[in-house]
Amino acid sequence: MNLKALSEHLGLSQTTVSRALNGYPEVSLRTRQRVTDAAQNLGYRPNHAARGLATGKAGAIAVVMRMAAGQAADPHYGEFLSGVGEAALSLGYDILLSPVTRETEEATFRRLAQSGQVDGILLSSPFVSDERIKLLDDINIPYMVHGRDNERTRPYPFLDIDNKGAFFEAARLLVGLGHRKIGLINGLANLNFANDRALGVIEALAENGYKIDPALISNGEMTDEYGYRQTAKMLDSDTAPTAILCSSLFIALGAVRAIYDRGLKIGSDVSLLAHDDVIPYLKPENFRVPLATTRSSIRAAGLRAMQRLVDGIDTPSTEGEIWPVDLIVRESIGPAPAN
Amino acid sequence: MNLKALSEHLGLSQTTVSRALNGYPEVSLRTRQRVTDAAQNLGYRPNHAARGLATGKAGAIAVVMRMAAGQAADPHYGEFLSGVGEAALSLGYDILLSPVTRETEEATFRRLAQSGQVDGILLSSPFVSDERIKLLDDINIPYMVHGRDNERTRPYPFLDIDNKGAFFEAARLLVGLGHRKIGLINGLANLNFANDRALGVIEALAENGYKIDPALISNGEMTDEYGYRQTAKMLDSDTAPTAILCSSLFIALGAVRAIYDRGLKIGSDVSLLAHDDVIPYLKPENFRVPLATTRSSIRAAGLRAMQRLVDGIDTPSTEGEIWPVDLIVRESIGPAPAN
DNA sequence: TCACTTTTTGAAAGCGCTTTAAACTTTGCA
DNA sequence: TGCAAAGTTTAAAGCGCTTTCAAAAAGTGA
Repeated sequence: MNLKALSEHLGLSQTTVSRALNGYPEVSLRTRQRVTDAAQNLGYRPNHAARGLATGKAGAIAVVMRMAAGQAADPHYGEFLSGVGEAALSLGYDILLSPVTRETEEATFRRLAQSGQVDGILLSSPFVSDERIKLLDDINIPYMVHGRDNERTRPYPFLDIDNKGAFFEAARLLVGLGHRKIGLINGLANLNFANDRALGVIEALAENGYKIDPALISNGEMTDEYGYRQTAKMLDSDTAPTAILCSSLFIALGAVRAIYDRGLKIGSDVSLLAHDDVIPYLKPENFRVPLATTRSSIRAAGLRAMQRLVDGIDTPSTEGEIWPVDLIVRESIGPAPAN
Repeated sequence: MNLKALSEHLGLSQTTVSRALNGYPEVSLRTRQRVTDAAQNLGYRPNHAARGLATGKAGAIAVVMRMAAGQAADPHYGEFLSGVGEAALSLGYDILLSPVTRETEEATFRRLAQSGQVDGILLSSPFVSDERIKLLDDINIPYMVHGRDNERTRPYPFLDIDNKGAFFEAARLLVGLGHRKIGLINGLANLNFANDRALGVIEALAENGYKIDPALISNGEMTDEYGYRQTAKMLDSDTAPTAILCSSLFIALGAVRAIYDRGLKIGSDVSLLAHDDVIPYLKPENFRVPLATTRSSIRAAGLRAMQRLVDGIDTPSTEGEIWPVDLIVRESIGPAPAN
């Protein structure tokens, strides 16, 4: 059942039928009704490719998914996608999930843009000095970055949370509680958000004339296992921290274990604070000792990023939007233990 | 840069250029070389919609993502997607992630199928008596189910793990260790896999002449919080179980807390066993008391499901494929405590 | 060299939709 | 009643590709 068949069935031209279906004003009410009824009854659905060819619009946006061999799927990514999906649903857009490796990424971007398969590209969690943003500018397709790239000087559209501010506030709070040796178990070093968080911590210490011990900063994939290992290593070292900041609840999960393993108490022997992306299946308030967090919903960010991207298809923007982050104090932090 | 421009640039017909690019044999080697070089240099990429219109193929498959308002994104879903993505990458297919609500789902299926936007649909985690499988048959599009629907009698293509067998073996092991009161903290009751797992447990008990206490089976979304609540409830009841089976590591996370909260020891006071979908960021061997599991990689399943779906586009299959599940014994299980 | 086969290239139709430009109807008002 | 304006409908072109059918070029054997 295509447009031609439908219009013949109705004794109308394809033009009129098309216009009736697409809500153009120059169709009489009676005709429109007749057309929509028939379309409904006969189960007519416009061919996507044909429409795309005629309009030049795809009705879809691409979300890039990096698939390094052996690398874990980021647990936060699903939650982000879910926000993107919610926005897509209400906007009537589809999501083209493009799996890429580092090798195929550039070619994929170009293909997506120039083949007209999507109307825009959503890039998430950029690196420091991310060449992909430049690429997106070059290939001239609407895009939106979830996260940002501090090294970049030219304006570009992004949505990020205030990672630096969040970790600055968190570290400042700990310093205020007397902590001097503060550990940071962070995400991968080449990711901009991880960088920002480290800067926040460093700055909070510097503000009070302290310096962070480089041995107390670590970077890696944000898993439970990594959190355990790093915490164990830090606690067993000569310069064991009295407070630890984690970039993810999954890291905190491992950190908690390592702390208990050593017979230490969370909130008194060791203070613990983690960033919470608001993942519904893992809540900081449900930790044995409720976990203090910096909190910002990654799902909400995905939703908003998608919205802005779609809005920007017709009227491009190069605005950066930065969300403040809540600091939520719970029992997992307390005054630094006396020496 | 389109085909016409490229062919004019080369002084060849569109036909020849198209054929050269698509690897048809009737093009001389010299011409082909010339064409591919020019395409490369000029950055030509075929228009996706036009190709789709001409060939009737979309080069993409749809993965449906249910977005119930307020419902959590399933933590295992990301891992599944990642497997699908890996397969898609190597097969040269794109993934159309279609967010749907229960209300929009049927219409979306029909639209995807009849608009030719995708060549196939991947359905995951079906319900018991899932009307969507019937729908997929009706609208006549290649599809593949990850999971299965026991109520369905007509053959259909699916890939599932042996949930019933896995939980049967797990429960049988516990019974063998003297456990009589076995709890099951399961996924949502309308999901087929959850149903299968319950059947496995019931059967293992029945085999030895025991019956499961209905109060010791619970269904819900597989989160940490749910695991905690249900475990707490069970342990605090008159008929506290001596062993608990969890349908997910996230549930187990909560279960562990509830057990510790009560001053009980895992592996002696309470045995604990969970299903592990092999999520890289949360490993059962890293639990404080290493967790016994039934294990099957959901990522591998996604990969295989995608492969079979794509294979089935040209040569449809209605075969069900069932993967055995490993039972991995670790310290979290032990003999039932003496009364 | 010629007749014939094989290899290589091209013209044109067609995929199913949107949209421009033009034609046809109806309405409003003098 | 006539005529401009507004409202409604249509024919046909075009989006950029693939593919059928036909023609041209190149090769082959006598």
